[in-house]
Amino acid sequence: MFDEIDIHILEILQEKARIPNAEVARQVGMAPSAVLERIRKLEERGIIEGYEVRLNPACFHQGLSAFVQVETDGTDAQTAAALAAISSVQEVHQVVGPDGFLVKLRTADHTTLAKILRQIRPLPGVRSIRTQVVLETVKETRRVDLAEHNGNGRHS
Amino acid sequence: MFDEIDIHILEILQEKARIPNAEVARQVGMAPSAVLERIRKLEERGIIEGYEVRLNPACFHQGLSAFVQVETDGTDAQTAAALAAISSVQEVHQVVGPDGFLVKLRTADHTTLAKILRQIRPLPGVRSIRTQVVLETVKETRRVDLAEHNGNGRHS
DNA sequence: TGACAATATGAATAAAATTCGCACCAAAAG
DNA sequence: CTTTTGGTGCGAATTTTATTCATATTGTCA
Repeated sequence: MFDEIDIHILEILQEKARIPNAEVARQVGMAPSAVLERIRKLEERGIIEGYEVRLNPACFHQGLSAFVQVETDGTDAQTAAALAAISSVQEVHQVVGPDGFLVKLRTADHTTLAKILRQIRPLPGVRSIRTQVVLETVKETRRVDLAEHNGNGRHS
Repeated sequence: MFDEIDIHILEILQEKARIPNAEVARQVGMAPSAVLERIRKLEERGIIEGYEVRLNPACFHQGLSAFVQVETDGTDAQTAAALAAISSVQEVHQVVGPDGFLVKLRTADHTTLAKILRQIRPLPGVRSIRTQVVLETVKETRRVDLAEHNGNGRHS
């Protein structure tokens, strides 16, 4: 699907996605046009899904994170859609087992959190919810460990 | 901290972070140099934390997500560090209540997941763990709802 | 070996990034 | 009521990058 040069390019972009293509080319030791071509193909193949800016949540009244375990009674698709529609909801995962969904939230404070929870409880299919408020986030990344695909792959 | 133009710029970058600055300038109707200046200040102030490439996890043997509730007995800082050091671990949150940490994982398959779990259980301070395997992820975003800061702020 | 597909290169051109002097505006100071 | 000052936008000039394309190069397979 991709070779070491692709991995190298992805590692660079994973670090700083907005650096110029010419700089990437220098770092991998190839012509800019060749690197551009590779990046385009990675995008076409869906390996690169997009580029994002990482914002400081605290600057946008989003300092409080929480996880909500939502136990449902079967109406899963609708419930999921309703949960996903809430703008404070950042993630909705359907999990194996009794708790139907695991929802990740981001809000300004406890008051707003309470408001969202009052909004989730009466949703169709929701039997009960259990909330876990985050005190401190120790790690939060979305990086993929590309070293494992490189050849010098050490594992976790 | 920032005005409507900043918000507009951030909205554009949140959508497609790798588009040229000149294009951003066109969309907000300002000179490229002015937009560049604003973006730099947003970076300096820590409002913009960085730029990332979003990769397709399935392409990197990371198709399986799971959440692990880790109950600890007080040795929190060390436990957190040990959890965060595991490369499959994408997030470590210290939560309020009996379950000390909530950990988000990404692995290739059930076998690898089992391996990671066997790795977590004997960590210092870990009393018990409870794992929730993700069947399907319905929503997964990190976007900040900037509309609320814009003036036309509708809420969740 | 020869054909083919994929990919790299380097030059040429268009576009973008970056710098910087100047203008403008608003708020604080005189 | 002026003057000063800090912040910001503008546009021209320059450097750097993106993009295209014709031309090699490489590797595979029949």
